Amino acid sequence: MDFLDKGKAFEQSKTQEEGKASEQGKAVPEPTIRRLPVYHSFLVRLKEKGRDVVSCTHIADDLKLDPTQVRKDLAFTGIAGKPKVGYLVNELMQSIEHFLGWDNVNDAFLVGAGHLGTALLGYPGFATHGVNIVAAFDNDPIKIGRTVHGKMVLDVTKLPDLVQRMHVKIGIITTPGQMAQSVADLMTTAGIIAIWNFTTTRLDVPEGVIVETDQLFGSLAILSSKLVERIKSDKEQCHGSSNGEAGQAS
Amino acid sequence: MDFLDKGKAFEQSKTQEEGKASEQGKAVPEPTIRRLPVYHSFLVRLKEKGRDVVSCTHIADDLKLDPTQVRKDLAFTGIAGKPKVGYLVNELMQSIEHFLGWDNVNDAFLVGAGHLGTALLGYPGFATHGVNIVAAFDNDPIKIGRTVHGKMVLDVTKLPDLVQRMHVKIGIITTPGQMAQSVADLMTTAGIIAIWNFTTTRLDVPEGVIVETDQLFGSLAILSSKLVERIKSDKEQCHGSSNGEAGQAS
DNA sequence: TAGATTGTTAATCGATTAACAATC
DNA sequence: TAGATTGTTAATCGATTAACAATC
Repeated sequence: MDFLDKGKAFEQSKTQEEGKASEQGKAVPEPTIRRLPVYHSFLVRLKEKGRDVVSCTHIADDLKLDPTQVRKDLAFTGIAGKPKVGYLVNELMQSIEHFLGWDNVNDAFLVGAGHLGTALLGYPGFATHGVNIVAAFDNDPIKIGRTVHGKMVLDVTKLPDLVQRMHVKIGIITTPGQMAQSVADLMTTAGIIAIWNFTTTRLDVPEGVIVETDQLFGSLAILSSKLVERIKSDKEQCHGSSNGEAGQAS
Repeated sequence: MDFLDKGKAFEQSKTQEEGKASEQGKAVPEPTIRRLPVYHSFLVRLKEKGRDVVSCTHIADDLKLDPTQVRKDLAFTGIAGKPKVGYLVNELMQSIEHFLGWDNVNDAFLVGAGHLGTALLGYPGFATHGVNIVAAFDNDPIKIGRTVHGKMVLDVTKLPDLVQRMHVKIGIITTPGQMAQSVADLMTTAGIIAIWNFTTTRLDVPEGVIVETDQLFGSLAILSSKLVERIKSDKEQCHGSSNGEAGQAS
């Protein structure tokens, strides 16, 4: 058990020079950042259809959001619209891409060439979203030396040296959860400053290192809790009149 | 202590199983639902270490959360702790599993046997999280008939019939985005009532159908926007190393 | 112009955090 | 008991939504 006094120590990191996130000194809300890719993908589809102007009303209508919320979200990226007209689709896309750093692609190393790692290595479109996975690493001799979707799988012990030589800044962890912390240690020691974590393990990293954990099971939890509610209310309706009609699947 | 309080306490203990929150009309906040799997996976690790009792303070400490928040979150699942002691690890795990419906596994069909679909088909642990993928579907003749991680890949045109015959309730979409809507239509027409969507397309579904879209790029957006901030502030430190006060003009 | 839309300020709503009473 | 912890109510904080002025 570690009873660190870190609990209070993390308050100090608040005063860190956040830079003026947008024009004003306010931090951009996380919900806003999560919605930006949704707008972006909508804009991509819109562009494919040949549209070159779009209004917040239109976006909000299609995505079932509040128009004011869309307007505020977009404003955080620094874009300026034209009253009566809206936004230029191209300009808006670029504004989002720039805000998220997607126009300045960073190389990334992936550790854990299992099912999920393989899927990410073959996922098209990361390059247009700021991340370019250049190589994979594993500790399984069977996997090492193989190529997955055109990318080499290397011995994980070679990671630190390569991180330093190639100045790689992003690490992706798709190992089993038990190894996640030691992989994170290896990465941060070598100089990785941003970790995209696909395990359920909470990672302890040095101050300043960015960790984002993709919550696959969080998404599943929303789905299944809604399903529980739905099934429960279906049963309640059923109970009212007739009994034993529906097959009781254990 | 007057006897009115006792009466109240008695009334509450009777409806414990159903959970007072859901029964009394209060919706469980989505952030709470997303945190439940995090608690659950922490409890799994705790159990492996042989612990059988845990307090909110302990959980909050380890996951860097507020103890009160943890206590409230757990209360939504209907669990009751013991003052001075905490919660029984097993009981708490089961309480979360039950709330999320993970103890009542539902069969699911997956459409789109590409990289991501393949990864999900091979993902261990879905069965302990309420979802059992029983078969995959695709429209690519090369993929149809093959077996992926022990699961058959069938022609997508056979989906409606099988959904009806097997009473499958959950559909998972891992196709390219362009096909997502038509796959969703196929699913809902056949009787699927919950869709786990891994594309960036917003799905239109009949009322009552549950849709949960996993936001992979939302997670990436958080990571990359933080990285942009970090790199920006690193550069600022480098450039104007001996800059005076708040002379920053814009 | 008239009307649709942006941009901003104010009000509302909900989640988080704090305070404190109850409990064993 | 004393003290740690639960459970609940109140206060705070932040995001969403509403209202409205500015704009072309």
